[in-house]
Amino acid sequence: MAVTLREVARQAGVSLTTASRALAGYADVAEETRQRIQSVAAALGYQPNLVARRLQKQRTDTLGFILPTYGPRFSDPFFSEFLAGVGNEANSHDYDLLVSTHAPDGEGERQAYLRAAQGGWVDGLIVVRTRQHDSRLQTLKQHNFPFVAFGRSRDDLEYPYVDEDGAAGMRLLVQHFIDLGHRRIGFIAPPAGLMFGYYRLQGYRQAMAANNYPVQPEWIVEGDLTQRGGAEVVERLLALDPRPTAIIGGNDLMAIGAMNRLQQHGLHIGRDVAIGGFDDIPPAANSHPPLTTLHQPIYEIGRQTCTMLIDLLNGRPLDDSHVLLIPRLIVRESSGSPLAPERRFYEIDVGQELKKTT
Amino acid sequence: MAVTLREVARQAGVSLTTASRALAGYADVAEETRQRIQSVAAALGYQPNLVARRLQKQRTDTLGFILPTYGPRFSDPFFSEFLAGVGNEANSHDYDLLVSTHAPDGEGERQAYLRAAQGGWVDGLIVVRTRQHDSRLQTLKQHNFPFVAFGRSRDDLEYPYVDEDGAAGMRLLVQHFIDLGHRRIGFIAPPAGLMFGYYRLQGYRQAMAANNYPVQPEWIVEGDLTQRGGAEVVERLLALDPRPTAIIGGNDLMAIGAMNRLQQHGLHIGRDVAIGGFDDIPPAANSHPPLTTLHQPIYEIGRQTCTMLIDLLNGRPLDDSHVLLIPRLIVRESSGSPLAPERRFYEIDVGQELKKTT
DNA sequence: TTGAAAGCGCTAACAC
DNA sequence: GTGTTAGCGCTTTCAA
Repeated sequence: MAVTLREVARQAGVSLTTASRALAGYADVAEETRQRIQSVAAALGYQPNLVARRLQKQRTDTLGFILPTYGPRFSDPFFSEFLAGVGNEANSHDYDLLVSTHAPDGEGERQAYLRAAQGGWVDGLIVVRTRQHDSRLQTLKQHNFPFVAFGRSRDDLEYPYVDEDGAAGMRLLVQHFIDLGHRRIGFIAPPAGLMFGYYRLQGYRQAMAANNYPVQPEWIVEGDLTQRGGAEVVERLLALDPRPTAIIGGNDLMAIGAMNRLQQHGLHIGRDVAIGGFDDIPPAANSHPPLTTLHQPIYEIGRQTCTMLIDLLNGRPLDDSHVLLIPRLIVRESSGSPLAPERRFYEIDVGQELKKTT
Repeated sequence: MAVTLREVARQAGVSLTTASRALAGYADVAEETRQRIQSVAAALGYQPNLVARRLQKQRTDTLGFILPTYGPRFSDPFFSEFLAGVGNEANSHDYDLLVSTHAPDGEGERQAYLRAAQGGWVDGLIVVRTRQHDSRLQTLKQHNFPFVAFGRSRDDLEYPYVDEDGAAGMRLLVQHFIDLGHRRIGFIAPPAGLMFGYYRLQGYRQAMAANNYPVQPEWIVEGDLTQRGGAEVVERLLALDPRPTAIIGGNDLMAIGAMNRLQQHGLHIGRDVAIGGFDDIPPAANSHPPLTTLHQPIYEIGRQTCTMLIDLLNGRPLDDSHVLLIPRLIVRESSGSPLAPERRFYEIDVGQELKKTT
């Protein structure tokens, strides 16, 4: 059994209270007494029992984070980086981080959040990968439990969040391709229902509309966010006639998967087809060819989300409870060069033809 | 404030004790009483306060896991997958998972482990990425705190672990390249000090020695496990004359980084140079070309590590406290075809020449 | 079958 | 300055 405060007090010849206050750094303990208590504590290797302390203080100094795991082969660089950001920030404020895993959606997930909220086990929660209608947010809000989300929601709920401006980011990327002469731009959308995918898809549509370029429904396919998924669904875009001259992945992982698959079909990325992604995960810079994408400072987002939650828990007013970060466009080789004039002409022709058939 | 057991008891018109026992499912409560208590609890949305329970029970039903974070741009697919395995397994046994982050090495890290162990906040710890001389293991062992590690150590310590047989795996890969006719095989080693890197490097040396192929010291360079790192240090191998005809990354990330960089130099992977990795992370199958590598079931390892720890905590004897998993060789395109005979001849020539100059 | 009481290890009013 | 006392919310002997 670990050494308790009572034992320290006994050996130092003081009361429990005095020992407690000495170690907590209160001013009303004689310097000499404090010295003695501290040295006894050190000698005994005393470590306060956090559970007891937390029961007494009615706060756990622990943040909760429920990782949405999508099955065994779960490996999203996004989460490890986000987690590192949250974890390091929590650390530096002396908060612990309790991580649970749970499959997204379903009643079980809601229960998990409820338990976390009501069990008194964590002071606040971090919610990630918000959905259009997110029962987690509703539940927490309803129980008035403190949380900060990474991501917005379409429900009419007021809550603090950090989010990327996915639509604005995507508009940058689409415009970039349009400026290079592309007009038939395919889009591998994240699963419907995920909020970030919604905004990214919206940005794509907005940019196309702003240029008066119609979007054919079949240019938009949906992937499961994984590299494998990107590779699979890009086949459907490849099969189109005429096929898109540029393809945007709703996240980098899918973009990279798509790129690899297209290469296996003998296409030259950047010349035969331009590719863009979203996230700027580390592999994006090192893929072959390097991927044009939108940079999202995930680590920073993790930190900021965590900071907001800690501020919230400590009753500090938030400077801004709705943080929206604009992703930065990173142009790399996968966008290729501008389409050659003659080819561009051809594109436009085809575009008009398409329009007619619509 | 959340509803307490006392409140449930009051409303059900029973004592605190009875309420507690009814909800805990003890047999010595009248069925009728139990019904009443349960319905009151449900109506009030009672959730037991876990902190109080844990203080009383002197166990937290929480596992600890300290993530070694190496700075902001931390994103190792390994960890998210391992974490998912651990988390899901913990979940299914009703354990929580407390995740901390800490930079590896240094006294601070040791203290973090000590605090976790002594603070009574977690029942046991999972230690990952063991080092040749690992103060974490020593500290925990010394304080007799339950833990299971993913990885062995060179210190003379008896503790339960799950580990890959990195040497055996690497021997498979090296032999594969040797069988294809390669003789000058470069190796991008993981940072010295990390146990898994030690075994992988050892396997490389063993396989070369078993074939009586000398290893030039400059064939071995050290990378930082990242894709970027792999790309950077492969330059040193590329600069060698004669340069290696095959290059093995100490992990997939570095192998992929190296592969991309070599391609940027105009080399054709598989023909001009063969590449192999280790881990079989998801991107490996989808890289361009797909990467020959050693499959390591990280999710399973996470689960198994977690199971072992839980067994340990519950006093169940471990079937086997030293689990060693043999990675499976996955041959993909990056290994290329066998070297053509004439080229192979040339290789051997050069090898002998090298030997002479040694 | 139920309840009273003790106590897990700690903190914090409140007295002295 | 220091000690006494009363909990935090729960589980668990032990009596009734």
